[in-house]
Amino acid sequence: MTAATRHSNSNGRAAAAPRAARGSKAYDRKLEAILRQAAAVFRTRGYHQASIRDIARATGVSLAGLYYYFASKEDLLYLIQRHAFETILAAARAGIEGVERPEDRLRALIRIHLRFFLEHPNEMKVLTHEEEWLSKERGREVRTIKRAYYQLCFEQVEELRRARGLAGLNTRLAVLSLFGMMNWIYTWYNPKIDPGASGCAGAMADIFLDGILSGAGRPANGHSTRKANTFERSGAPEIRVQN
Amino acid sequence: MTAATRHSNSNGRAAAAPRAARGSKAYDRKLEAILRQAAAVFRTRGYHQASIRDIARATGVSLAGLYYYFASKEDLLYLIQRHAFETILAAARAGIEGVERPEDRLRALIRIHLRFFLEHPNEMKVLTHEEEWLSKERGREVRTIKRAYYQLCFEQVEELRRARGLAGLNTRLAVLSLFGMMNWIYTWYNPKIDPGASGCAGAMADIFLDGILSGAGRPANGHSTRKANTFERSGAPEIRVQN
DNA sequence: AATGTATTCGAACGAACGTTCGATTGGGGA
DNA sequence: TCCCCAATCGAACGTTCGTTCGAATACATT
Repeated sequence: MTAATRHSNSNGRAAAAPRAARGSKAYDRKLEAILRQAAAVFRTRGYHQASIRDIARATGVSLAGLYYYFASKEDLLYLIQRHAFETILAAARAGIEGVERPEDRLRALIRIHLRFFLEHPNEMKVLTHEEEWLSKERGREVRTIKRAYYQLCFEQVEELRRARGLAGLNTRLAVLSLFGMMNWIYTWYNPKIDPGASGCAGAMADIFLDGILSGAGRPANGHSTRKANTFERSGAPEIRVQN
Repeated sequence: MTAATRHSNSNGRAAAAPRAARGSKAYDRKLEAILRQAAAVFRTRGYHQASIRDIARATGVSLAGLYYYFASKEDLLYLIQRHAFETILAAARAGIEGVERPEDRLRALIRIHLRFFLEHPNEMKVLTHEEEWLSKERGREVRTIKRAYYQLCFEQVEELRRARGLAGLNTRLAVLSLFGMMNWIYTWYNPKIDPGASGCAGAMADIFLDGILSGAGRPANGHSTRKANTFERSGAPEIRVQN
């Protein structure tokens, strides 16, 4: 048992729950500011490498003072992730409301996702890069929101698949590929040379939608045999490490 | 200056370069085994969270004994990354040699990439997830190999773009989207329910190739206006954090 | 058997970490 | 003005970290 995980339930604080629900407006505003700054620190230094002292420096709050706003470093990560996921999920749901065609709903989801990514790069990097460090219960809670978000996207693609009779489409694989396209953007996006969020969203939506829609009549194994594939060797050798 | 970065050039070791080039076959074999095990530890615990003591436990080598094979923790990360990148770059170059059509070369690159990913998940997660922790010079060296790998892929897409007259295609964005699709796989791949490397590669290649090839005659801003986009609002408001 | 070099290790060092504790401040209601 | 409680902080604790050092062992060549 490390010093970090040791819990003293006999401390003098009233109602010994870690991080009591303190209600004031000023409290909420300051907590949000701390979450924002902490996300920036986590983004550049990484969750584990970043120290609470770094966050104290970034926020101007003293080391001990921070613990008035969150119970532990892990709690801080949890608050950032939950906050960001809830926000983007709500934005996504609002964004497809009243949009008729599944194709347009998908385009909307892509645009919202990328816009959120480029407007909140700190939170999104933390979301995609520091998934695995929450405790069992906290991890489950965050994953539940994430799953709902994934599901929202999945439904649109599945609807499209049914409507267009795309028998050979693996919807799960397609959706996860789409998320890959979008989420990877934090590794390369450069505002000086790349289009804005709408431009990127349009380009990715074109690739993805044309990619899955032109596959009608493709065999169910999910990969093209329409063209002679002169490269294909049936039993390609394992890629050897070294040399 | 931390204990970790302190360098004693007055130690008793001959030829005080950190990690001298020790030549024996047994040395090389053991170093490779250490790199393999260390990649596994880094994958599950993360580079910063993983301790040299974890790696000592995983390899069976004592804590101090490990430093006979690498000069520092960062050196260890560097060796893993360089080794993995050089291997996959060589495999990619070999894999497209003699393949005529750029489309087939791209399919080959995708298949090789995914196969390497699924056969060496530890190394690939370290490669994609722990990019930023190398020193300036080491980071530059690894990025040089990565750049060559990216360039190899870029050239195929660019060639395809020229051959098919895809005026509206943003090659950089397309290639980086493709890498996103492929590299994201480590976050979701489940061998129990997902197709093997060839199946995934075929599906992704279909999405990507059909996606960019069906864009012929599209306007140069890179996103579709062929269909009435009933969703598009020109000045959509910023996504607000919280409610 | 003797020698020299390659390899391995136990033990320790100093720094940095997350967290806690007791004390102090500050501002709004009595 | 006094009081209460929310908010804040300096200082410290115990642990873990990366790294080093000197000694011990293994091994190939004489």
